[in-house]
Amino acid sequence: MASEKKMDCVILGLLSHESLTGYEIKKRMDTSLNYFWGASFGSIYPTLSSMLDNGLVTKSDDTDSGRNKQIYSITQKGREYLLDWLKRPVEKDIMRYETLMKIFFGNEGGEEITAQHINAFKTKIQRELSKLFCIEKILQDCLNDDSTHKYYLLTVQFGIKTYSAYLEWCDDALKTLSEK
Amino acid sequence: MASEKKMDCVILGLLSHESLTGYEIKKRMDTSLNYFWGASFGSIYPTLSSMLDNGLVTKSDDTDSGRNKQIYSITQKGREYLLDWLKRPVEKDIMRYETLMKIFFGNEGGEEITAQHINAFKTKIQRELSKLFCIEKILQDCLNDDSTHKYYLLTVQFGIKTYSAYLEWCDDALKTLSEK
DNA sequence: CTTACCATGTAAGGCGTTACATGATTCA
DNA sequence: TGAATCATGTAACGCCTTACATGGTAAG
Repeated sequence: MASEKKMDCVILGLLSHESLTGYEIKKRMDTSLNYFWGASFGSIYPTLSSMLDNGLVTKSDDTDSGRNKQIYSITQKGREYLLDWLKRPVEKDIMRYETLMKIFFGNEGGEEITAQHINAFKTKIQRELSKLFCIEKILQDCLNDDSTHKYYLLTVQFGIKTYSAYLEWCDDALKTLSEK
Repeated sequence: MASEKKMDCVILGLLSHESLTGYEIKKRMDTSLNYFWGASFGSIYPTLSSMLDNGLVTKSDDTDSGRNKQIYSITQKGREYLLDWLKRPVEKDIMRYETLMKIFFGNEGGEEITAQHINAFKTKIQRELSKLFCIEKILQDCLNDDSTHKYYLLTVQFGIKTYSAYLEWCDDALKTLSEK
């Protein structure tokens, strides 16, 4: 019943659209996927190796660039594996917000500390939100260039909706906090 | 730089309000904290043991109940440890939404599969949201009984705000999906 | 010429889950 | 009397991060 490792699936998902190096996969994780998924090199490279062994991807050396790049591409088997995962229902969505934990236990620290955490959260979210608005604009402009863009846009809009809600909550919460 | 384990802090936070058994701690995690944190028995009991060794909690046997309960209480040292953590800035808030990943890669599976995931998500969130509304009502009614309740209410309202935003997104997303 | 970025990988170890093991009590 | 819940714990193992280790290239 081994809680299936999702790393394979994220990587295959990225490769389903274009061939990439491990380094590029990491970059995608840190940008496009960053607010709902993440991964380190220490998990990306070993996963790529094992997927190569299992025939889910192929590897080709890129010597052109002068750099020693390993470019990975998805195979037919990999595409089937990905589709199979896509069809299955979601196992779990996880949220681990340390911020909320600090607020939940805020009574121990008091109002001021709690307000500081809310303000720090607000600042962080505002920054993220403006990034998302930029991405939304870019995606909307090239929506018809590629059928994947519609799906990317959906997740960006999810981020915009939720981050906007977070900001509303921050203001309400600061008000509630200061009330007697 | 050991990415500080938060399990201690959650447990200490719960114990800062009332003495509890490991089993009761698990229940709190599954109800009050469940939408922004989680833990299994396999992590709760060992953490309690190590905190006992470190003098952050004390243990007392409850023989009254007929059951063999181990009731844990926070110590002064534990309270200081908790406060110290509360004062420090948040390290990271993590979101790992498999649902969003399936949607991000939705182009590979197609519209119908994606719509199914959105609908399943919507149903789950609706259920969670109505639970949160109940809790909100209860907390509002006994807001002045205990100073901790204000903080609990803040997190519940966070949940309500974000889940409501999720639902709005679901409807928008289903519309966007079906559009050409 | 040196800083930032590109690029790949390994090793150790932390954290936490799942599954296993056990048994008492409550309630229908 | 059997199912659900209360109650505690361990063992194995999976997953992923951090830190380490190495070296090339682009740009200022």
